[in-house]
Amino acid sequence: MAKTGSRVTIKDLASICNVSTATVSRVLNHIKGGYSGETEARILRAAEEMGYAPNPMARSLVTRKTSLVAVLVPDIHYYFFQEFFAGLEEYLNDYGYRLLLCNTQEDSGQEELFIRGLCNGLVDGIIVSTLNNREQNELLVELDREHFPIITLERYGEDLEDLCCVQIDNFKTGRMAVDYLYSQGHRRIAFIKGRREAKNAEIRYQGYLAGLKKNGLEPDESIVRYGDYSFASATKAMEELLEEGGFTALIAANDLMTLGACKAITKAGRRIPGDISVLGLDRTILTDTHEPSIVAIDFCAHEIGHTVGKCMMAMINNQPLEQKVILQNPVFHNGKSIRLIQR
Amino acid sequence: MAKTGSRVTIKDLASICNVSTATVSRVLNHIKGGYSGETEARILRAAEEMGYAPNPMARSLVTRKTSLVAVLVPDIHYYFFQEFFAGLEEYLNDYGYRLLLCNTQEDSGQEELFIRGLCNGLVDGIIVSTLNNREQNELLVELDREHFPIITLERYGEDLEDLCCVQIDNFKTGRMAVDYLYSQGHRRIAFIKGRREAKNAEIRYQGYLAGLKKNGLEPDESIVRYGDYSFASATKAMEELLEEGGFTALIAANDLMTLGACKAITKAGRRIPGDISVLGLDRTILTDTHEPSIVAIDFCAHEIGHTVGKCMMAMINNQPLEQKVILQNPVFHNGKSIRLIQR
DNA sequence: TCCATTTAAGTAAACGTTTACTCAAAGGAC
DNA sequence: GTCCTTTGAGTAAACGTTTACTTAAATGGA
Repeated sequence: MAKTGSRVTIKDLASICNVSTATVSRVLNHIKGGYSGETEARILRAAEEMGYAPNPMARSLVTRKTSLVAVLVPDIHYYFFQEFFAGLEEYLNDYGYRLLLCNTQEDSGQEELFIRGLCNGLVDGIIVSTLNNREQNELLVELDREHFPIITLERYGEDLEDLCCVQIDNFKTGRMAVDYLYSQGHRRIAFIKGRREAKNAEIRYQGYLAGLKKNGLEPDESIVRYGDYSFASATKAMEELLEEGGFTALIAANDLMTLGACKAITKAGRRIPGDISVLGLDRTILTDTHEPSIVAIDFCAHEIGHTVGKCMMAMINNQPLEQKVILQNPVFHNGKSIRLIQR
Repeated sequence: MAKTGSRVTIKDLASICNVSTATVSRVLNHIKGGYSGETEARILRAAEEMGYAPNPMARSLVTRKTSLVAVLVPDIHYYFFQEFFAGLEEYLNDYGYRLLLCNTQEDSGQEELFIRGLCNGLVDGIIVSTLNNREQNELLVELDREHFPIITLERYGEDLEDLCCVQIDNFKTGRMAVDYLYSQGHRRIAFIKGRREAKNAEIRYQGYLAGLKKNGLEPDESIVRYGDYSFASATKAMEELLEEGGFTALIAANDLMTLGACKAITKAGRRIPGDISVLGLDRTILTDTHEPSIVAIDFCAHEIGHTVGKCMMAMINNQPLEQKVILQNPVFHNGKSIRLIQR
């Protein structure tokens, strides 16, 4: 039976098989030529029998590749990331890559520490999905210039010019939401925005405004509120809106806020969708399992994970990154990757 | 400004400071003695100026420590893991450790591959939180015997004897659930179990039975159903139960099933908790945000993460593992770590 | 002053791989 | 038979650290 935590090295194999470590290495790495079929079989058999497993550190030291990719997230609790991780990990695993999880807890200092600690040989690439931060952008751009693979997810800013930025089409999302509700007969559509500092939240709102305009509706600030992406903030916002009145539908900028708003609506004795139609941006399991069922626009976190993984592997392998151009503009377009989920 | 993706090594520092690499290493690692204060300052300043960062691979190669811990989960989508990861990562980070995320997708073959690939130098320890699997247990025990740090979460089996097993007090959880509902006046309490193969699900059920007995209630198989921890399975189970009737309260074995059951109840026009009281085992954000609000027992995933992290650090540092004894029996006891959450 | 101890280093091996380079033997073309 | 090419290896350096061992100078005690 093969040993596990074994200390058997390439040298052991070499001496047992009466060959040099170079030959063993060539055989084990399936490098063409440099050994006969007989030698190959002998080495392979010995490796199998002794339960040889290469030491990743030693290998990495010379190849300068670690088969590790780090992903930085501001708060692991967002359900979006769960699906994102699944997709990302799935993709990377197919290439023998492993995922390093870094939860920065929205702490920008922590974040920079993470990045500096990781970029120096521990990982082959870093995926950054955190709040914007001017100073940090500099660091990212600098690393990118040194050809260290960096991919940002949902970051916005002119100073990120040369970076590979994977972005959700927040604008279209907001517009689609209005389109959908308009098509259902709604003419007065309230909106709960995301946090003030979040660029993507702002873009979703711009999409909403564009949607109104496109459908000939007048924007009305009195039925728009800020939230902070949290459940409670949306409940509060919705309570205010209900007092204000004058709308038949609501768009909430993320999943938690969608549920928070629903709570306020139900508490107020109004029915969904009878009295008020609710449409959530960002479909997750939270919106999936909600009763009454609600319509949500899917950002396809799992697919985004795949896409990011694909870009990362391309960058690591110095392959031309076709996606780059597309990704700098919003990645996910209508029919293909944004879908309306209605249960 | 400090360089980032830099290639500056300890040798560079040594030659610039006119010292040997040994001295640089000693200074940088704050090893007592072996250099003067002046030399120390000179080296530290040079390191700072040149933006030196140690190469983790080179270091790991000689120290045989990587500051990496892997965690294997069957399905990353369980919300429990999100809080667990947060707690675990938080704890490990304080010790300079990073978390490697391995989603095995319930594939036992995948799992073994992961473990074998990781244990040979990539990580300093592995946390296994996956379904039971006899053959795999052997591998785990073998690694443990070789003093490779292994911790299992929610695994059960006599063949795991010497392993460090962190377990939830599933039995007590089930019993407490009944106690609570009994105290609210319920005398007929239905139960939706977890998947047949899951040992912990069975234990929760045993706890439920014990709770009934303790309170002088007769168990009744007709108001017990199997689910598979999924939303849909509980909806289906609940539909059956509602047809059956004869109960005023329900316990569901996890968060998703709690919500699934609620859906069926609401759909059937019954009110929660007016007509049927629902108590969920495993409080997560899913149960937190549910309308109407439901009672749930908190497994304290975040704290479990901390505990597991603590055990792991102890094992890695060869410290006496006091927790071990406690952990082999259920870890989390009543007042301290299991709490009733009612919003 | 002499010896023992402490201080402040340096030397070099080791960790386990990969890989550029070398080299001898064999094979093939003529 | 000679020369060139291919095959099947081996040698040794390199990757960037850590660390056991050595060493020379300084310090201190008597």
